[in-house]
Amino acid sequence: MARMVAERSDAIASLAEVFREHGYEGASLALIGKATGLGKGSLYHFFPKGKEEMVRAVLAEIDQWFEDSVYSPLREGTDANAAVTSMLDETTKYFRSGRRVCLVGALAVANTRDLFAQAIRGYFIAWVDALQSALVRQGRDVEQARLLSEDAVLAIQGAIVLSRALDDPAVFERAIGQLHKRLGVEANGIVVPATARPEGSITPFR
Amino acid sequence: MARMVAERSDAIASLAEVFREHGYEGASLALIGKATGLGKGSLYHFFPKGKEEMVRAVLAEIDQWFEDSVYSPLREGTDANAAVTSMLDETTKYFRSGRRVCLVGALAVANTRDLFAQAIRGYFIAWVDALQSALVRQGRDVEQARLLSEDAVLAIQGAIVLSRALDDPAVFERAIGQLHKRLGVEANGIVVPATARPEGSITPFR
DNA sequence: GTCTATATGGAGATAGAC
DNA sequence: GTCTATCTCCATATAGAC
Repeated sequence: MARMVAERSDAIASLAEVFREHGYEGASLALIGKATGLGKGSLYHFFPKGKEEMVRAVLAEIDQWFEDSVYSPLREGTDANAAVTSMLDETTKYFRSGRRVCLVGALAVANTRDLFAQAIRGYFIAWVDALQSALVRQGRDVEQARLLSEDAVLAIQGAIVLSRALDDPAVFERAIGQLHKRLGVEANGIVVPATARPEGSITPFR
Repeated sequence: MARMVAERSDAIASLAEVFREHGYEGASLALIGKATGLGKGSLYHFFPKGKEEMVRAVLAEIDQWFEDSVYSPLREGTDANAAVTSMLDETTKYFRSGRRVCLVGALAVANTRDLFAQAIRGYFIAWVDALQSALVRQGRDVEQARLLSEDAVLAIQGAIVLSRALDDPAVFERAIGQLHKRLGVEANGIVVPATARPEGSITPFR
């Protein structure tokens, strides 16, 4: 195994991928060593507290990425619709249409939940809050924006689960399509008037 | 450890709970023994192939429960709206408003996905198909029913993830409330006219 | 059918040479 | 910083007495 990383930060991306693919318990030090190209010696040099510290470092990096690429534009973008569209696009790329697991979501469901409770909670609260802020700037009232934000974030998590279960990325992409409508934006960024939204066009009951 | 179970089937419910709470890898034989009141000897007597066989037995039982309590009513209920409402109610009780994990969903995200791929896939396909059938009998067209069904099942999975992440069952319950609207039924079973659905009542953009 | 004892492997983590 | 060797523990699984 040739030397390829000599800095702690260089290992984070590989670590993230191993934990996503194998989960916290499933990611053994052997696996981690293979993925990062680091021996146990180096691993414990960089992360003295072992796996727990590695996951914390990964979660911090994930948080930073979402802050820069998603939350911040949602909160501060001058064009709220563009920010929402961008969130949907970035999310699709990031999760690779459901082929890639959300580590935070996975940890939330696993038995390790308590260990990382704060980070997990922070991640989702920041997401929902930021989205809500964009929806309010779209002109929605606060309560409706809250409901919609929660609903959108949860739909993305569910889309990952279902698309993996069915092994079909199209499931994820359809879910994102639904969110475009529900959040009042189209894939190209054009706003859909509320009166014309297809979701309301169900056939009447008999 | 006093004798309390003497039949394989008596252990399944306890097994299901351990796997839900600790995941496949996290559920050690020691934990399983405690939960079921069975020693390793008995465990391997009932499940010669070990944990994998235990999970398969649990998945079969889960499938049976959903078939009887959810899928079958959705497919064959004379009142489609009542069946949909019942699904939402039963689901809320079953997952304890998100306090209880969906084992199938958890397995779909975990690294053990491939091992149980068939069962995972079957569970979700049956759910989406059954719900679609009820929505078609509500009078919706097939395509729209398909989209909505997929969306509803995925929302339930996402609601579990998010409500656990925020440690707040109200998140799950609000998601179910949204589904009542989206699926055209109210909590009490009364149909909401499409023209009056609050989801369409967002304020216009500026 | 249930128990205890045991085999065997791999886990996380540490020590100390280089 | 990185390596190898090693410690200790607990995992799954098996064997055989009762």
